[in-house]
Amino acid sequence: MGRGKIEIKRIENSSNRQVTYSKRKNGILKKAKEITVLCDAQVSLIIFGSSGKMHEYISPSTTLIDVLDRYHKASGKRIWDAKHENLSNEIDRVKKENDSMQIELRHLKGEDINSLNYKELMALEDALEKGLDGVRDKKTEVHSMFMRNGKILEEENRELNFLLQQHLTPEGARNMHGQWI
Amino acid sequence: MGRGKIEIKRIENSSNRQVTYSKRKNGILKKAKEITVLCDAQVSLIIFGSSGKMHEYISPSTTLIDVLDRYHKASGKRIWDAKHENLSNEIDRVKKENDSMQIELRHLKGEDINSLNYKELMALEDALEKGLDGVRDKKTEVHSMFMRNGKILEEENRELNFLLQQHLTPEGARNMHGQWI
DNA sequence: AACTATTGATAATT
DNA sequence: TAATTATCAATAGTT
Repeated sequence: MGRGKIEIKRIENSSNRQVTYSKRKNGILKKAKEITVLCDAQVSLIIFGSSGKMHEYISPSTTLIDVLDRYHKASGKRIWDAKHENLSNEIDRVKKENDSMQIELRHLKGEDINSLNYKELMALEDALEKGLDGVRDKKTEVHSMFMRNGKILEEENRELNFLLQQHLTPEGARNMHGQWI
Repeated sequence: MGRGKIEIKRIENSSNRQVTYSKRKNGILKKAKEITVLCDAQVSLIIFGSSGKMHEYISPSTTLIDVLDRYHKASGKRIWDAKHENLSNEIDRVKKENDSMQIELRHLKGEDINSLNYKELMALEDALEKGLDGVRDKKTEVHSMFMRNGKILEEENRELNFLLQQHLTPEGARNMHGQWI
């Protein structure tokens, strides 16, 4: 339905894709509303475009929660339990990640290193030396940048002083006096 | 789009309504699949006809739970109960903690330090020096402990040699010969 | 359920 | 980006 037939495959041109998304999204939302009215249907429609923006339609005679409850009853798929399990798993995963980072951090700060063997201590020392080298290099860089800026400021200062001296010749001084005080 | 224009209002004839429902339901499902493929969209579509039969389409790149999570985040509307929300909040909290540790770790390794100012670099240097001192102390400690153990072993060795020498007196040697060979 | 006349949706164009 | 329009797709009424 358009100026030409199209294959149903991902539209590679991102701007065309966005335009088509917008048109078809409106089309589906309209269809959802129509079937709701025409046929007494209850529809829950949630769409995320690749931009991440969400669009939704829920038939006015119901709610999303109600649809999900009915979904549960009709499909047997447990949404709430599954959600709970997912969350628990993710918490476990993230907390483990957290713990190991915590330990690594403490080690790098020289804490809790009693349990480390000589080889591990050497590796840690290497890592710290490398980090220290990097930080000292950057520090030097920042410092010299600062000094350079300082030099530039000094030069500007000298120049301004020079200009000021010029203005402070007797006639210049009188002129400025009249303007500024 | 049919033999005649229709008003969008409830179809009173129940059998016509059922037929139209079936046709349009297929149409919407098709459209949902198409926008998913064409536009990289993620769609969750659940339809209940007046007979109560359910039909659904979830884009294969996602899950209903994922869509509902994103729905929750995008709309702010509560879907999950308070218990789930607590878990979600904890995940967010732990993830944030994770991120900041990640950053700290990278900094200690001398990575991503371009954005730091001189004062921060000095603090980082201090922390690294402190850590390095700790690690080196511990390394020395472990090393000397190893040496001490070595000494102890040496002493034990000497003692064993001494005992062995005793056994290697002629009578002892003969005795051992009989026992060990 | 299959068929088609017709409307509706939309791809390409402006 | 939004409007237009030629064309294709969906479907209402029919068989």
